[in-house]
Amino acid sequence: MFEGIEGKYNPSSFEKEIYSYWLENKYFSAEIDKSKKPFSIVIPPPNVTGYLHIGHALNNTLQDIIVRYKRMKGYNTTWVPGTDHAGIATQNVVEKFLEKKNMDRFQLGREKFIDQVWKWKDEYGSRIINQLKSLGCSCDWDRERFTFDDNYVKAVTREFVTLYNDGLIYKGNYMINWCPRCRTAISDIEVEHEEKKGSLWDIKYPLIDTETGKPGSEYLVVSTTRPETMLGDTAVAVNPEDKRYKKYRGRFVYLPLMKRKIPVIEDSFVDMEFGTGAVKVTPAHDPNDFEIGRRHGLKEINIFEEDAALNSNGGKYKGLDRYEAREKVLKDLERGGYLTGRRPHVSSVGICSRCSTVVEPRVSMQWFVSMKKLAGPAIEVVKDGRVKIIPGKWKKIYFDWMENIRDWCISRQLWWGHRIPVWYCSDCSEMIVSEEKPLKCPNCKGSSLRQDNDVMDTWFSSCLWPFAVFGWPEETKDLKHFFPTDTLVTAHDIIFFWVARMIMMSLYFRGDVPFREVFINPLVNDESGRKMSKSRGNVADPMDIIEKKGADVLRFTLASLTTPGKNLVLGDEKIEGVRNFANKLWNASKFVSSNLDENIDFNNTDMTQLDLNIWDRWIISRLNGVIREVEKYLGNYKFSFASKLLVNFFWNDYCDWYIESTKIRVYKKENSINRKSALYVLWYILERYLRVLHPFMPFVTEKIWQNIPHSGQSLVIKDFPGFEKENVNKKAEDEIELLFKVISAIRKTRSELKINPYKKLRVVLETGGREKALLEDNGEYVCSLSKSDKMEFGSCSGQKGYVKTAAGDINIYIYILDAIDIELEIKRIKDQIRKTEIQAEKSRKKISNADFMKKAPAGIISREKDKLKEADKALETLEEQLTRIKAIG
RNA sequence: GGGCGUUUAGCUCAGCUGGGAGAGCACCUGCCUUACAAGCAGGGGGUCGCAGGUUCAAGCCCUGCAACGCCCACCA
Repeated sequence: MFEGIEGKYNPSSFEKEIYSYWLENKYFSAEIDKSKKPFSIVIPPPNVTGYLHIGHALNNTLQDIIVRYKRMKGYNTTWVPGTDHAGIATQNVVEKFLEKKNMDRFQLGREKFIDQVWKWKDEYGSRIINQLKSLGCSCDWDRERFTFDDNYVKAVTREFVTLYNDGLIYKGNYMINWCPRCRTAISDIEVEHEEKKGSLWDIKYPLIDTETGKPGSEYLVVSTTRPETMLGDTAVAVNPEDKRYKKYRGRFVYLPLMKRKIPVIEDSFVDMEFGTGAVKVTPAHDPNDFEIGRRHGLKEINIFEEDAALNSNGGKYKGLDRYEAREKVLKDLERGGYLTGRRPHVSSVGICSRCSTVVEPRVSMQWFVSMKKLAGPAIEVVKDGRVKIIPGKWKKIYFDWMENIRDWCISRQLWWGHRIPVWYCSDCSEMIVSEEKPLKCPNCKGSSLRQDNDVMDTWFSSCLWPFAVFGWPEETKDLKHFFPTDTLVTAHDIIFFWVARMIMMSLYFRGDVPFREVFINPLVNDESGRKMSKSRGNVADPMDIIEKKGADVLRFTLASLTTPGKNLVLGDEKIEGVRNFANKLWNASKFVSSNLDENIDFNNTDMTQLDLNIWDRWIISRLNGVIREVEKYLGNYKFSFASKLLVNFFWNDYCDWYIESTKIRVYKKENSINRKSALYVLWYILERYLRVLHPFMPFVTEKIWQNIPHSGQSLVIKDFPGFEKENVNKKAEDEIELLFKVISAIRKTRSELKINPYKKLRVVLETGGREKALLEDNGEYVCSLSKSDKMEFGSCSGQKGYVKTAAGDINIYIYILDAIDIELEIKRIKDQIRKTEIQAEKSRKKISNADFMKKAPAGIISREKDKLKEADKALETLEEQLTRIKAIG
């Protein structure tokens, strides 16, 4: 299974096998271990009917990175996975399926329909779970939960009954949002608002003549965007301060079409400035009118059926759909001379977040949770930091919502969901709220009991997730050990739906926070910065990316784009870039593993017995620094910074410099301590780097790691390398930096002069002291990396055929007479002079500024002086060179 | 109507408590060098949205404006 790092990086050839290996060995399953610190995360449960979209891919990648990291750090780690029964969403999916067979749920009946949904769940419920596995998620599959498991039903029932008994759940006839397509009530936050262009119509309501009792010549004009609702009007309201209408106090108007007498009432809600200052009042179909209606004891006339067709209260319009009725009503009003005006008008209409149907406000009997009391403590724990929300900007949004929270309508007229645990006695209408199904009525002892037909909002069950998954309401060992959880990773669109409610319920039922940190992951946008959505057709399919490029590539791409607080833009080039990186990792590993000497016992080699050179000490020090930084960035959710660091270290430091430098030692086919040291460090860095990278790219790291010398069964359970003080080597880092500068200067000059890359040139360095010693020691490396023939020391100032460049204080002379284009060289020097002059001028200006010299800190001033000195010196040599090169030409 | 965010190279973005404008991609030049052309070496490119202000010094702080995006809100 683990054989061979060969050819190109081809993830599809090993990812599946590796995941199976992990599963077989149960590396993800946490047994409670009290000797270790627990670390737990609960997955935001995807809909059981769902499939993995790019948002899930991001969300779960980030969780997996955290979880894998913590597991390697030695925490007793569990990531509890599961799915949500997702009431409306799932019911809709199954209803659509039935539709295709020309059926609907009513034909099937409640029980058969629910059977059908379970069947659906059995068939498709594992889809998203398998997709999470393809992504590499290290979930604790033995703890997988479903929000409709028997145990979970107990939890939700306990929740309802407790809140009811504590007076926090009540039943009442109130205005709710009704989706005519889903045929259920939905909560306020399940309604989305969309600006729609429509019309504002003016309608004449004649006043009833007090003498004749019949419509007279006087009239009021009301404006409306929804003329059909007039059929349910029960009043016309004016502002009590409005002088224009004082005279109509106590009078009645004639409701056209319905031929009904309705009162003129006064209510300060009415805005005198808007329209005519007179408002039609439809208490059963408008939230404001509902309030007015209740204040004035108006009749609430419901004119709609459940599907928003007119009912018998709609008179002759009965049976028409609401929009057909609108047209008909307008026509009839016009014919009767009641329609006096029409203006274009933009208003925001509510649409069902599940099916995009325009919702209909409606008065109906529903169950509500009283939120104020629950919200208070939930605000506190975020204020005092017991729950940290990251990035912090979401806190404000959380507070705004929580402080203005409104009661939550939790009953749904659906069939798929947790049934409300309430029974009604058919004999005496007693209402029984109970966790267990009652056998007889406690009041009249009758046994004819009927359960409430409604089910509960899905979110009413999922807000128990962080403790229900561990077995609540039982006091299980898991619950005691793993709750509260540590981190929640989720998207901002469910802060209200889910995060806030989990905090409230957790505080209420457990007296503790559900999690200590919430990381709000970014949204995934497409290349043009637009939200990805199915309707726009701009969604990237993660499964497609996994198949074509590999899960590691998808994961790393997403992580590398995750900057807190910003949306993430996913494009093909980004994926390509990461694929290239994976390939680089593959190839470098191929190089290392194919050169490793079988006679070396890598796992038991004492580094102090080796002959480490400055390159070795440098790369060890660098890796050490990278580990520290990566851990820091993982701690504050800066995934993009961590990713960037990991790529840069590996590609630039390890591949471009370290591996290249070791080739001198590695290719010498001799059995020296020198070579052994190089091989050992090559391995040492790679092996540890793989561990650090593993949380990000679990598959390819495991694949490679298994193919190089290692100890242990799997990277999943290998320890994460820690920062080691003794490996910090500032001196080596500084010295290597100097070598880089020299090598780069030579390379640059060669490249600018278009010198053939194979042409080896003689190089003379002018320097002294420690620098000279360093360069001398590394002459072989500098020559090899800069394609120099020979490195000497001294000065060639004024000598013919040399071009001069510099690296810091070191003057570099390169003999180019037989390999050069003089014109190019002159141009190069002139460009250099121009740039340096600009720099020098900048510094000179600052230094000659008296204020600067007086007020700027000493460090800044001396740095500025140094800069000027350097620039002047550079100019001097450049000028000198220019004259010399001109002389050659 | 209220609130939030964004504006830096052709594109996507990074720039920590003010003190030398950065990366990746794209582009240009030269290289199929025995891990890698999915690569190597090198290079060009910016009025830091606009206008003021504070400061010796502003991409960063303050004020105003503009454009784009998002969220919230019961105005018929």
